[in-house]
Amino acid sequence: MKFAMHEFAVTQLMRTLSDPTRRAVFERLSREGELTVGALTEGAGVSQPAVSQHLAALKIAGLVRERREGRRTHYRVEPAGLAPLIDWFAHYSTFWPERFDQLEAVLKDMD
Amino acid sequence: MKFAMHEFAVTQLMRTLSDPTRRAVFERLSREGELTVGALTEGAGVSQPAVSQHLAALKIAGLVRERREGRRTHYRVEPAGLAPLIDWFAHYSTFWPERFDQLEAVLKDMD
DNA sequence: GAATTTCATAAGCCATGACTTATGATTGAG
DNA sequence: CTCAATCATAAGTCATGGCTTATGAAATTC
Repeated sequence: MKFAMHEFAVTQLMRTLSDPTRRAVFERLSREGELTVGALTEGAGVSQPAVSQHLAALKIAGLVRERREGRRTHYRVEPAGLAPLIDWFAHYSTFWPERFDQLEAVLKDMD
Repeated sequence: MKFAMHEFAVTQLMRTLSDPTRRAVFERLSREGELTVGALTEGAGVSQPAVSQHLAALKIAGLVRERREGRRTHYRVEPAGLAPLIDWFAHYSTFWPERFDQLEAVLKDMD
């Protein structure tokens, strides 16, 4: 079924986003837009290689894209990368509709 | 901020659900309702202690509840356990509204 | 009450992953 | 051309986690 098709993707996304440091990098890219590795390293609490490794993991998971510019590499979020996780949640919404009222309210506020 | 309050919960939930075997147990409880450890062990592909350990992890994460009945333990899903993850996604919906159209459509179909 | 069923916990093994320092490759500056 | 800046990769260390088998605890059966 369609659910099984995304199984590996869901596992990979959950796993990638489960690390707090890596998720913080992802969240910062979400809030601040495109950033260089150096900018991301500041305030990350870990070394530059660690940040590069986290960015590589995020890239493999399809959550970020890179743009080389001279000797700098700019990273930005790839919103479509979250799609399998959204599908996963949507699937559960059919089981427990009441639990999604809150999210539904948020979504409707956007309209 | 409210986001930081749930940070640990999000990490724990992502981590708990990132293991395919454990997530399969959770999904099966979602589909089939309350099940005993023995029933969950069948078809899990791992030993009974492994299943018990996964259930303990799910319980700590707040994703399942147990009900002792004689020598059997029945487990069922705790839907509220997913709330921090839903909040996390709702937060991102403000950044990328277009990516939540699909989920929103699913939710509206329920009405 | 002895044996069996059902589940949880303990102990140990092994793979994975997150971090470090060291180094290389490429680009920009002086 | 030389040096500095920027990032990625390599190698190694250490902790964590998921699995196993072994065992214990509690409840039912005979």
